[in-house]
Amino acid sequence: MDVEERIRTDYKLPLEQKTIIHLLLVNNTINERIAQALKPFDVSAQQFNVLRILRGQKGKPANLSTLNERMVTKMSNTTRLVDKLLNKGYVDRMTCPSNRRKVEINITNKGNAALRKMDQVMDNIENELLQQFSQKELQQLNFLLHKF
Amino acid sequence: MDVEERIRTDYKLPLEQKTIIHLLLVNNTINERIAQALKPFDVSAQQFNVLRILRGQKGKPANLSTLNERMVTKMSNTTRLVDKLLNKGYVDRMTCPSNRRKVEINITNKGNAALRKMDQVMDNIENELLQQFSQKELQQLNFLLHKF
DNA sequence: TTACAACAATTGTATATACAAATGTATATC
DNA sequence: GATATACATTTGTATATACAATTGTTGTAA
Repeated sequence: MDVEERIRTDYKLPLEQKTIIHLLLVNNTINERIAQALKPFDVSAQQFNVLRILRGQKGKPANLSTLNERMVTKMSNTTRLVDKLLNKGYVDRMTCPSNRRKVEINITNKGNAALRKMDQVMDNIENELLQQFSQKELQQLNFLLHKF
Repeated sequence: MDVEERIRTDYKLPLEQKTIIHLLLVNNTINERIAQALKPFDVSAQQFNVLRILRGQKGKPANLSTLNERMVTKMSNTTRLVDKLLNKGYVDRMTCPSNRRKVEINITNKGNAALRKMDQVMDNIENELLQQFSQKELQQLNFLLHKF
């Protein structure tokens, strides 16, 4: 049963409930597509997210709490997530010299190269997911999402 | 960092990317609120979802593949999810007499009673999440989500 | 009627996630 | 300078989820 059909099934629901369910379903679609597309790279959506954050740092290292703060789903397993990126050679990690409680995490050249390939795939997914939307509709959607 | 601030941080991103990230962030907010609100009832969002589907059956039993099909996140652990509802006495389960491969799952009176209490809490959350939206905006949002 | 494919659910396993407790480091107070 | 508090990360544990393999049942074709 696809999203549209399921929503139609529930047409009697109050608009509020329908909206929330609709959002959850759409999100699920997006997550599945992203996970599927990243599978060949052997990274999870969260790991991809971390790589993007690190790239955004432009060489400035990020510590764990920064990553945690900026990730989509907050959690306390950032350590283990970074472990996995480390195993793949996509990031490096060292304790911060000025404050040895902190760690400094950087994306490696290998990480950047892999990320560029992922970017292409992600671009395709975005276009695919959003192909039904005009530019004006995208702006509307952003405006509405902004109200949450 | 709240949603708004994070989106603002990324203002340079193309609208497409921003929209996807925005959706993921909003969804995360919703999921967290729901999980938090259901915690006193000791059910996960998925379990709540299943209870609602069963109620919607109006006495007609649902089998596992029906549940699986209608759940927000598709998965193969529906068996174990139903196990948990069974332990709580919220559903009962019997093998289908006409086709012994199938199981028939029903919501119990206890399940219905618990669900009614959860409904109230969920109504509050929905109102809280959507308080910034006019009725017209809700319709717009639904229309746009429908395009996915 | 037997053999085989399709179906429905369950189980096994690896990974992911949430939450709490523990570790190690820095800062403040006496 | 010893003690307590706060900070940043790591570790432990229970639960959740994804995916594949297995079990048991039914339908079908030789």
